[in-house]
Amino acid sequence: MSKGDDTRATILDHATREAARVGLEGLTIGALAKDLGMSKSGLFAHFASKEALQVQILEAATDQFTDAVIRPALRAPRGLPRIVALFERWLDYLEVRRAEVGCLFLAAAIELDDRPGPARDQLVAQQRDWLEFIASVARAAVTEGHLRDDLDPTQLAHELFGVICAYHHATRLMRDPRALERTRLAFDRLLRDAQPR
Amino acid sequence: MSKGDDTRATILDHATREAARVGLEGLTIGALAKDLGMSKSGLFAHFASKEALQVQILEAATDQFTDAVIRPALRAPRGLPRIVALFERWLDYLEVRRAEVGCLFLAAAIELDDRPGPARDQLVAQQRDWLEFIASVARAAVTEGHLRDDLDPTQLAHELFGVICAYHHATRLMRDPRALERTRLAFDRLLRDAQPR
DNA sequence: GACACGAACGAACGGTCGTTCCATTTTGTC
DNA sequence: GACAAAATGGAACGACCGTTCGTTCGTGTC
Repeated sequence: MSKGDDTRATILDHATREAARVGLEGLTIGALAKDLGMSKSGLFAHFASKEALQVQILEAATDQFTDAVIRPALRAPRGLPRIVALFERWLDYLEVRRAEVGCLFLAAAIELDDRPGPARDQLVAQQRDWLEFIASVARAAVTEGHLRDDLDPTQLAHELFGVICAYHHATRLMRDPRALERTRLAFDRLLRDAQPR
Repeated sequence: MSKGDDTRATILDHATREAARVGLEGLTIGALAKDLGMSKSGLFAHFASKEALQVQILEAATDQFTDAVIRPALRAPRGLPRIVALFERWLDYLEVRRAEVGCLFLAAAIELDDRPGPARDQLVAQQRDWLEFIASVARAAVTEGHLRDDLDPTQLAHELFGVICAYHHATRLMRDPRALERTRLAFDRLLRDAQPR
């Protein structure tokens, strides 16, 4: 890895955190450069434009999410355990960022939902992949006989997403100390309704 | 209502829409003025600062939300019907804004969750009131015998919020044509689990 | 007709934005 | 150690930011 790639990675690492805090549009090259002790132009030279920077931030965040959530979840046994693992790692992922910043993907989802362009395309692709991954894990749980065989895996993914959104809102904006507890209750109810009766 | 109050109301009406699109921070006085065919300084004169404008936008949006969702829901009979009415009006509220912009409150929730100040305070108060209103409606439904008497109304409010968040994400970012259908399924499941068995 | 008033304007302020250009320093290769 | 390439810095660009200031316009009151 050359020196350039190295600094580029350092920039993106810091930028993913900052973007989660102030948004992809709220990011400024100048502030980023100051944080990292380099010049605006020196930092900018690593990216063709701010838009390209935003896309690369989303790519870097996707890699981080994969390492922190998807890969560990895949180490859990197929079926119900893997769903639980996925949920727990997802919560961990948010928890790590809770005190400092929010979730970049949720922030970007709001920011980009009516702003067409490569950044939006990148985010939509990532979110689609993620939701489909959840659904595929649920589908496997059906095959294993852990979940109802008339379950709609996509519906479960959709609702699980809502459970996480509510958690983010409760813990980040409302500072609700019972947010985690409520989220586990919602998840339990989701799984209970999905299990064979 | 004097001329000044009239213009101020016009500005806020337009600004609430714009803020839902580009965020409270993404708003600019200049763009707002151009949209309304007036000068920057003329528009700015109605507000002490941009921060004050943001607070007043949130106040105006709260009034709109009350008129569009809370008041109509209160016209439905106590208990289960009122919960359903509340949900339907909430969906309508989002649907009206779906094609054009997103939900200002969800956008602001992400934007302000780590930016202390009067705007954040205003939003937190509004969200707390709204969640407590949902909980109180659910509590009344318990009293009426429509819902399980061991139901936690606050938990129901929390989970209903998640259902709406998932809808917003699915319809706004993902452009999922089945978003509404999935949301009704999630709501049905929420109510089913809350009813006496 | 003189006056006061709120409302809106135009110009300008200092600052920051993303971006460009070019010189300089650092790195990697023979 | 020479030399090309890559990486970074410094200065500047035009555009726009929120905000301030003094002025002008229009309206209603005495």
